[in-house]
Amino acid sequence: MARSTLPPEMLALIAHRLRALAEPARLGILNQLRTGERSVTELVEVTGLGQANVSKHLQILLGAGFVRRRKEGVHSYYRLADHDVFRVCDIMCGRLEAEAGARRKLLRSS
Amino acid sequence: MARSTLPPEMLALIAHRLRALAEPARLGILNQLRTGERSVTELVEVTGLGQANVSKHLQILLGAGFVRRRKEGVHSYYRLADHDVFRVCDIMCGRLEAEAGARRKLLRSS
DNA sequence: CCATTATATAGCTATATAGTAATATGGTCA
DNA sequence: TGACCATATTACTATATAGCTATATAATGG
Repeated sequence: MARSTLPPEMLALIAHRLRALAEPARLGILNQLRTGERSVTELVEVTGLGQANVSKHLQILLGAGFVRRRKEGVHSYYRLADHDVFRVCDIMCGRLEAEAGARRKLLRSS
Repeated sequence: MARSTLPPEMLALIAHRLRALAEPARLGILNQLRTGERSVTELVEVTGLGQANVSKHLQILLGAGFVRRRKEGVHSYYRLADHDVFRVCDIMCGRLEAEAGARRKLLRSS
């Protein structure tokens, strides 16, 4: 899986996918989906975002393949496509903890 | 390491870090640093980007903690802080391959 | 000191996009 | 059919930022 080098087109694709994740509102939506599928209205209620805004974020996440949609009558239920998102979040959280640790160490030694 | 839930402040921090990665030019710079440290001029040559542009990207990567800097005389040498970036890229590459596979499958069955 | 080179920053323009209000689309039920 | 709901889309504004040019900062050699 590990690549020695990444061609420009691949970098562009990766960047495009990451861009879909690099938004607090979208991460919040994905975080809500962690416990199961939700309708748009439910996501509006639980996130406090506007309906149009949630819908737009969901289209972006859908386009980037991070969520899947199931239509049932008048409702659209969204669910996580997989858990890659949280693997990425865990890596970032690890970074944040490392940074916090480094800061503590710096403070103690000063 | 896995979290059951992520508080809003953490989501904002994660999004901010991801944003630093979600740019083809910056991924390209990081990709170049994969084989070792490089000066700004070297990065300008190898990426084909403008000097001011490279410098700005490097400040962003430095601020987000993805690279470290070593100053020697009139030069600034940048190197990767760690390899988390490529773990993230690998996850995204895996997604891209899965998507390509799904597309192929779809085409074949149609 | 001055010229030169390397890096960083400031100011600018063009583009992308988050958020909102209004509207469109489409299903459901009386 | 027509009223009502959930969702999607459009049009707009405000903000962020990639990339550029010009300039500032800083080290080094003459």
